[in-house]
Amino acid sequence: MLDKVYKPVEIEERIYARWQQDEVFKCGRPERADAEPYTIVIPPPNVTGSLHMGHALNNTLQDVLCRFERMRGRDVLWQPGMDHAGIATQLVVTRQLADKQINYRDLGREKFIEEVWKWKAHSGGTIINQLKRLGASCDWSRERFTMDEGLSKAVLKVFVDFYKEGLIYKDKRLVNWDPEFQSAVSDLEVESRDHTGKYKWQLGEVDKEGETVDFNADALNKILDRDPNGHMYYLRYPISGTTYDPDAPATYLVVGTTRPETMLGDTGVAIHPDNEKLGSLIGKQVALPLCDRDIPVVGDTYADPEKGTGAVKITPAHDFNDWEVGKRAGLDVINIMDSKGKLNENVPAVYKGMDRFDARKKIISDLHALGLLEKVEPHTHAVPHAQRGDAIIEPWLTDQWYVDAATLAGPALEAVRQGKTKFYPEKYAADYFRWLENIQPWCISRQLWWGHQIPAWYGPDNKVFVELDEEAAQKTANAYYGSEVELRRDEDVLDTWFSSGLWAFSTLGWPHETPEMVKRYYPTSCLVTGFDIIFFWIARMMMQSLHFMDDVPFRDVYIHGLVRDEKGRKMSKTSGNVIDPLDLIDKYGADALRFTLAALTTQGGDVKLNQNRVEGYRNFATKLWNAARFAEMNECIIVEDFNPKSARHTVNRWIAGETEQAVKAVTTALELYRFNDAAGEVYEFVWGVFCDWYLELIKPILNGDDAASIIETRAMTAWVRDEILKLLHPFMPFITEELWERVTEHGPKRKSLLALAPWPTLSGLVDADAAAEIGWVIRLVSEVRSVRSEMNVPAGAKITLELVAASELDRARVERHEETIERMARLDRISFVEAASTGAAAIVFDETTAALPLAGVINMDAERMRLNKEIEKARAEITKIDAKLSNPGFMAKAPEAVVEENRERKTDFEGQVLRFEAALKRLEAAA
RNA sequence: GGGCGGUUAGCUCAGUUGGUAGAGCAUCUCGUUUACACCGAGAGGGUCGGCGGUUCGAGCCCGUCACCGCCCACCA
Repeated sequence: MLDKVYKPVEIEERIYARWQQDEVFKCGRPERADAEPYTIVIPPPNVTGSLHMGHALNNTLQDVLCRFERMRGRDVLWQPGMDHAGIATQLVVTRQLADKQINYRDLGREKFIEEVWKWKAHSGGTIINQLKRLGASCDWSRERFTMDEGLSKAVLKVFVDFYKEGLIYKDKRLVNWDPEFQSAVSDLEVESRDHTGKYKWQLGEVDKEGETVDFNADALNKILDRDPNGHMYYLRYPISGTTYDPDAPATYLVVGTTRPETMLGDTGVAIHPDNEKLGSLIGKQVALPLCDRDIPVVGDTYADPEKGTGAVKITPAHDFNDWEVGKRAGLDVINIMDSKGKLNENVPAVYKGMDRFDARKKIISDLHALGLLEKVEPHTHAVPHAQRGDAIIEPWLTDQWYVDAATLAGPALEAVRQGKTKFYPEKYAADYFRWLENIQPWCISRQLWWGHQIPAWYGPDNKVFVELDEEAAQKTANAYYGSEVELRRDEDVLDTWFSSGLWAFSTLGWPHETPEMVKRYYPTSCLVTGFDIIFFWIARMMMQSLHFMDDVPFRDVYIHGLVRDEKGRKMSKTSGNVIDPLDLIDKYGADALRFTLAALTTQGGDVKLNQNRVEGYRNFATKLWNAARFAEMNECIIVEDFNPKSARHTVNRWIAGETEQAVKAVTTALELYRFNDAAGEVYEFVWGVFCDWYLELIKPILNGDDAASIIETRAMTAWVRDEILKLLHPFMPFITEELWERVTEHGPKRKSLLALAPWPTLSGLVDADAAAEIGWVIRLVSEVRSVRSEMNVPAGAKITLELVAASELDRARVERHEETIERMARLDRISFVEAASTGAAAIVFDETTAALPLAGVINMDAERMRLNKEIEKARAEITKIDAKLSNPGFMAKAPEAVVEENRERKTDFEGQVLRFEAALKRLEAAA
């Protein structure tokens, strides 16, 4: 006998162990050798990670799909694994070492990497266990890691092949440099943040007393200490060959900058060729203050005459736009910083070694001392920050490896345009297009230790040899130089996304092992992920996969939203609004959490997680549990080969049809990735149809003495319950599996695992007559209940229902369901009358008129008000319909079906009004 | 600056080709009916952001405005 309440914690662990033991999640099960494969690769979580709500959502949706397709008979491979997450992981381990007073750089590369592996072995599996608690049905026997030997081989091969095809190259250009990590990062890893300053000062500004307001270096320093950004500084560059005179504007040129320290690297000033005011300066030279050199004034359309002063200082080595201008104008490039963001030897000695922001202060103050600082103004502008680590990014000139992304983007764009890969929701394809159409070379080298080291070796003259391994490189190099030479390996590692971009096929064993795996499970069926990694991951997978596999990595891409808190805020540690999915699992069970996430997942929408929603679905699980308990108590045992079509009792024919409709609705919704619809359909069917009506409707049958009906109803109840368990399994795998097994205990032997049971496919069960009849019974019961409640009839009071001038049909219906109606509406009997008793409360619906004689109970005034309200409501509807039907335009242009529908509704409401009015008249007569 | 999305019941949100506005939670009333109080029955609650247009008919289509959110670009 089932307990009254479902207790998830006691059951989930045991059920999961069973699934694993029985290898339910394994792909390529022998009995499915001929089945169509269905593949999903998990978006590999970082090894550093622990399960957060985003993972819970992401993996719930994948699991729903995988379980659904597995039940539909597909050979499902849900490929799990983890990502080595270069920067994130290196950071974690570096910090751990720092806690032990160890500087990772002192440790050396090899030792450090050993430490990372140790750490990975120790705690890297945390998230995997957490995914299991969620119920994820991954094929864990195939778990992969991006740094595994096999996957690493794939990475090397891709790099080498790309290189040999000219799609990877080394280049010296500006990159986004993170001075804290001392590594390059890609454009995508840079996040702009607005900074707004407060300081304002102007040279020569005079106060009321007519004295010059002093430059307040202290105030400026204070502000700069808090936030070195957010100001625009206007600097005067004296024109060469003149003597600077603060009062003679012809002797200087004013440039504005938010980064004064870069002026030490200026190699020119740009002015728009058509600039009327300043154009004459083009071709002249200005004396760069603080530095002993002259720089040219060049004409370039980049300098917008309307912006700033119209003249732009050009620092090609420290600004992406300036880099381009410098290239066009042939300006020198002076790199003034080292990898830590400190000024290097290319600046005057007094600044050398200073941090970039300290230098900014000193330069401002020095320029002021020379009278060359014209003004400082607060200026809101975006400052690039490293997404990880928060450092302010410095555009810096270095040698890095690049992927020719523009070339690879072509096929990736084409594949989506041709529908070979489809986005759900479709709108995300637009983001994908926009980004790929404007794609820049992808900087893939990182100056880190943790990751795939670039397979490039340098000869004595720095000639590069790219090969799969050192041996091959050595061989090539020896041949090239004609003698044995010493090679030096490139120290850099690859961007993490370079390896995750191969995930869809590297996990299958490409290129070396098991080509049959690749052939069978590639392309994958669907990728489920968040919009935040469309560029990072989806686009790169498309580019890399198409190039090497000659086919798209996935047919469908399902993009889900972000999980936010109930107020719509992003969950973050700093806001303290993070909800730990494991806490929710502990409290409500994995099934409740999963169902909540699925039910809240609308196409394109974020998921605002409200705890009481989870509680509600926990209650739903209990409801299901108790429905099964009811079935158990009533000996509703599975009858083998039970055919729902054979049902004779109306209630049973009705529920069979309802079941078919629910099955179809859920199936369709899942096929369209409409998770909320699927969850909503099954919820409504289980609670609103099966529990609220069917189980109540059959109680009199089960307690009656018609043996044939009892047998049929028990079998039907067991059958519907099982269909429900199947429908619900993708969403709530634990409770459904548990019930399935418990139910089997009492029934005939059958395949014990619901996880492998066939998904229902039903047809031909919808019986219009049964639906009409039970619909009528439900309406009758509902109407009686409603009137009882409104008339304040005590729940315990059994009253009589009078059916007024009942039709043959209604009489027959009452006869068939009398006991049920009486029970559900709490009636002592139902009588057929020609006219309602005096002082009875009227019930009117469809063609039926009924009455509840409530003499003595009924409040005449209340009943009068109720009837008048009903009449008013019906009349309002009639007025609305009349307006339509009397509108010539409507009559002429609306489809006949719509017109007819309105006519019918009007007749219906008119009948209601007449009957309510009659009831009102009787009431008045009785008074 | 460019683009995308949102604005529907107190709250969180559905609403699939234009044709009777929905759910969950919350609220109120009633209930110890033998599956379930993590329950049952009933009820109240919306000028679908504003304005204009198309249409016989608009929550839905078009234009416009307001507010909110996100993405991209932007360091003179």
